[in-house]
Amino acid sequence: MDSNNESRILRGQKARTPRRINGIRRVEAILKAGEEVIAERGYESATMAEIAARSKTHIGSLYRFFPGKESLAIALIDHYRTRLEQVFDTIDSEAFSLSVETLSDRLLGTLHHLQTTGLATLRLMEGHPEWSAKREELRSVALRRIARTLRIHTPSLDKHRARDIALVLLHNMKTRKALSIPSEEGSCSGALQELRRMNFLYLEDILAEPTGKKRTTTDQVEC
Amino acid sequence: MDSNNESRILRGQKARTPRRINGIRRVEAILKAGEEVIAERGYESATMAEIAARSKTHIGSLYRFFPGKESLAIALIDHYRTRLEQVFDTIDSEAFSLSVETLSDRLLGTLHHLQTTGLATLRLMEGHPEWSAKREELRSVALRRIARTLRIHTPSLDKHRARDIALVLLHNMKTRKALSIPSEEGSCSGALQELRRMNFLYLEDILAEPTGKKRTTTDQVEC
Amino acid sequence: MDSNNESRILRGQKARTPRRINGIRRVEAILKAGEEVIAERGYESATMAEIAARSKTHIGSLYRFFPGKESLAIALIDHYRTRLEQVFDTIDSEAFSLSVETLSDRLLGTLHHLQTTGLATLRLMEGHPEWSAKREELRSVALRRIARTLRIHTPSLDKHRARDIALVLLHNMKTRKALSIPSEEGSCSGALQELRRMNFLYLEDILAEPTGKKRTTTDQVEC
Amino acid sequence: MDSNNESRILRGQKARTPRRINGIRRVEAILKAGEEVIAERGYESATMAEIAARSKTHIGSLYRFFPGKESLAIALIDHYRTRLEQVFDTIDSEAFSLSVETLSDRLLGTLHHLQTTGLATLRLMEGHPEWSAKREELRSVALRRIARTLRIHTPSLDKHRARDIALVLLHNMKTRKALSIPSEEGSCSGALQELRRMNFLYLEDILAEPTGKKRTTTDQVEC
DNA sequence: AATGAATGAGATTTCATTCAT
DNA sequence: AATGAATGAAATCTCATTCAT
Repeated sequence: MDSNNESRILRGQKARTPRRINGIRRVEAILKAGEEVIAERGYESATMAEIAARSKTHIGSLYRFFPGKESLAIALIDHYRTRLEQVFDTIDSEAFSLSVETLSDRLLGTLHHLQTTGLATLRLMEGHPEWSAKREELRSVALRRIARTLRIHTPSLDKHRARDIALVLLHNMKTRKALSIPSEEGSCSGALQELRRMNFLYLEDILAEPTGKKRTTTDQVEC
Repeated sequence: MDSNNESRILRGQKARTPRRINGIRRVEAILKAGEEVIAERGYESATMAEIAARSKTHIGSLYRFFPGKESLAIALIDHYRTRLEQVFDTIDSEAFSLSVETLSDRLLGTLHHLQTTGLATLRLMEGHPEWSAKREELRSVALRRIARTLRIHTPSLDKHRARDIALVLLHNMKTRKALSIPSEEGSCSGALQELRRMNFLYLEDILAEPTGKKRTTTDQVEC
Repeated sequence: MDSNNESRILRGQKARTPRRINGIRRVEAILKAGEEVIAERGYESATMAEIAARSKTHIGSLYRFFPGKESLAIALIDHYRTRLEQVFDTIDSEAFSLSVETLSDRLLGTLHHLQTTGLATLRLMEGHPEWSAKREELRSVALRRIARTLRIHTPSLDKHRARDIALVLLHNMKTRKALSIPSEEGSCSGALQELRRMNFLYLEDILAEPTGKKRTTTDQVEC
Repeated sequence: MDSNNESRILRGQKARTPRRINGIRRVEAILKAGEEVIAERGYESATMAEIAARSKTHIGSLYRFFPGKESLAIALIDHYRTRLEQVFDTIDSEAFSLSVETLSDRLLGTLHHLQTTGLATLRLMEGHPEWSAKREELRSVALRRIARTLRIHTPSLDKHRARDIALVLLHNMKTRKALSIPSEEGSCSGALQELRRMNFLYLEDILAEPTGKKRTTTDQVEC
C-alpha cells in the first residue's frame, strides 16, 4: 500500500490498490491478524499497530471496524464460539454410532482442529477477570456441548455427572492442543499415544456402565 | 563489598541478596506481592507500581532488590522450582510403599499444594518465547521428577515410556490446580472426583502391567 | 504500507520518514530542537521532554518519528555528515586555483560554518564508546575529504602524509569552532588571528615543498 | 569488605578488614575511582554507586567525604589545577634556557602527562553551563601559565599577544592528548610528528622576532 | 472513507541522597 | 563511624485512541 503510494506520488502512474475491498474480507483479514498476534504475544502485548500492519490495514481503518482493542477480542471469542459449535454439530451428527474409542479420539481432537483461533482465545482469557462473563459463556458452551455429545452416545448417562466428566474432558482437549505446539513438548507422538489411552480408558469406564453415580473413590477432597 | 555482586547490581539482571534483616523481610514481602499480582493479572498486566504498593515498598526499593521486572519473574520461577523439588523429595521417600490409588492422588495434588506460587509461575510462562530456557528447565525438572517417582514405585517401567506418561500426568496436575480456582470452574467437587478417577484408571493400567511398550492403540496420529 | 518500514517502527531503531507535510515540518522542528538542546547540554543531559517542549511537540509524537533517544542522535549525525560533504564539494570545486593562504582559511572555517549542527554532533560523540562506528565513519569522512582537498591543491603531496596532516587540520578546525563559542573563549579576535597564522604557516611549509616525507623533526615520541 | 563480612556472619572468625584506613588514603582512592569512571562515562553517566564500588568504599562513606556528586567533581577539578601548576613550575624553572624546539615539545606534552586526570576534567566540564566559574578559573590558570612560560623564554613578547597565543597552544595541547587516545586516532605517530612540526613552526615564528604585534594576515574575520 | 499524525496517561527504570541501625 | 536500605523525583519509552486532512 505504501510503496504504491510512494510511487504514485513520485510518478503518478501505477494503479492504486483497490480501496473498496469488500468490508467482509477486510474484517476477516483483521480477525486473522488479531488471532495470530494475540496467539503469539498474548492480549496485553499484542498491539493494535501490529495487528493493523499484519492485516495490511491502516490503524484508522482498523478502528472503523473494531472501535477498541477489547471489541476485537470479543469478536475473536465469538468467532471461536461459532466454530466450536460447528465442530460439535458435526460430531453429534454421528455420535450415536461411534465406538467409544473413536468418540474418544474425536472429542480429544476438537480443540486441536481449531488451530490458531483456539490458541488466541485461550490467551485472550488468561486472567482477565473482567471478561469472566465472556469466558464463562464460552466455557459453558463447550461443557454443554461435550456433555450433550456424551449423552447422545450413551443416553442413560446421568445429566450432572455428564457435566463433571465434560470438565475433565475439556482439560484433556486442551492438553491435546498443548501437545501439538512443538516448542512446548518434546516427544510428541509418544505422549500423545498416552493421552489417547488415558482418555479412552476413562471414557470406557464411564460409558460402559453408565448407570450413573457409581464412583469408586469415596473419600472427600477439599477443592 | 563483594565486587562481583556489586557490579551485578550496577547494571545486572539477577536479584540482589539483601544483607540486613529488614532487607530479607522486604524481599519476602516483594516476592509474595509479586506472586499475588502476577497470579491475578498475568505478567504483562502486573505493574511494578502495584507490586511495590502491595508489599508496602517504594518503587526504588523494589528495584534495589530486583533490578527489573524480569528479574523478579526469574526469582519467582526459581523459588517455585525449589519448592517443587522439595515436594517430590517427600513423595519419593515413600513412593515405594504406596498403593497405586494413593500414589495417583499424591501426584495429582502436587502442583495444587504449591498454591499461589504455582499459579503465578504458570502465568509467568504463558507464552514468553524468550524465557523458553527457564520454562524448559522447569518443565524438565517436573517431568524428570514425575518419571522418577513412577519408576521408584514400579522399577520395571520403561524409561522412555515413563517420560511420556509424565507429560500426561503433568497436565493432569495442572488440571487439578485449575479445578480449585473458584472463578475457573463451577462444580468443583464432582469434577475433582472424575479427575481422580481418570488419573487412577490410567496409572493402574500402566503400573499393573509395566512390561513397557505395550500400548493398545496402534494407529498413528499427526501431532 | 511499506511493511519494512512498518515493522521498523513497531520495534525498530531508525527514524521514521514522515508521510505528511505536517509531519515533515514536525521532524524538522524536532531535529532543530534536538540540535539545540544537545549542543547546550550534551547528549546525556538533554532530555527528550525538553526536546519535545522546544519543538512544540508532544512526547508521543516525538517518539513516533524517532523511536528512541539514540535514533534522534543518529539522525543528527547523518544530517551533519551530509552537510559536511556538501561543504567540501564546494571547496574542492575551486581548491586547485586557491592560494595557500585562502585554502588555509577555507579549511579552517569549514566546521565553524556548520554552526549548531556541528556543535551538537561534537557533543554527541563525546565519549560514547558504543557509537564508535558512527563516530569513526564521520571522522573518516572528514579526514578523507581534507586529505583529498590538499591533494587537489598540491597533487604531488604524499598520500599517507596527507592523511596525517588531515588529522592535525581537523583539530585546528575544531579549535576554530571552539574559539567562536563566546562562553568558551575570551579574546576571540586576537586568538583567531593567531590560529589562522599557525594554520597558514603549517600549510605553507607543507605545500611549498611537497616532495613528501621530508620532516624536520626526527626523534621519536611515544604516543 | 563484603566477603569478609559475609564469612564473619557465618563463622565469626576471619579478621575484619581494618576499618580505620587512613582517611587520606580513602579520599585518594575515591578521587582515583571518580577520575576513572568520569573519564570513561562522562559526568552525567558516572554513578556514585560505581565510584563507591571501584574505590572499595561504601556509598555511605563516600558521602561522608564528598557530600554530593558535584563536590566530588569540584575536588577533581581542584586536584587537576594543582597538578597543572606543578607541571608548569617544572617547565618554568628551565624555560629560559630551552631551545624553541624543546620548549615546543615540552608545552605540547603538558596535558598529555596528566593522563586520566586531565581526561576526566575535560569530561567534567563538557557543557555544564553552571560550572563556568570553575571552568573559567581552570582555563584561566592554564592560559596564564602558558603565557608566563612564553614570556620567561622570550621576555620581549607582548603581554596581550602572549595571551592569544596561549589560547592556541592550549588547543594544541588538547590535540596532543587526543592523539594518544588509541580509539580516537588511527595513525598516531605520523600525525604526532605533524602536530609537533606545526607547533614548532608557529612558536619559531613568534619567538624568533618577538617584537610583538607583527601579524602577517591583516583582514578581519568574524568570530 | 482513508490515512497517519497527535495526544497523553501510564509503565519501567535510574540514581542522588538521606537515614536508621 | 560504617553500612546499606529507603526514598522519590525524573527520565525514557509505549500504545490505545482520537482527529485533522
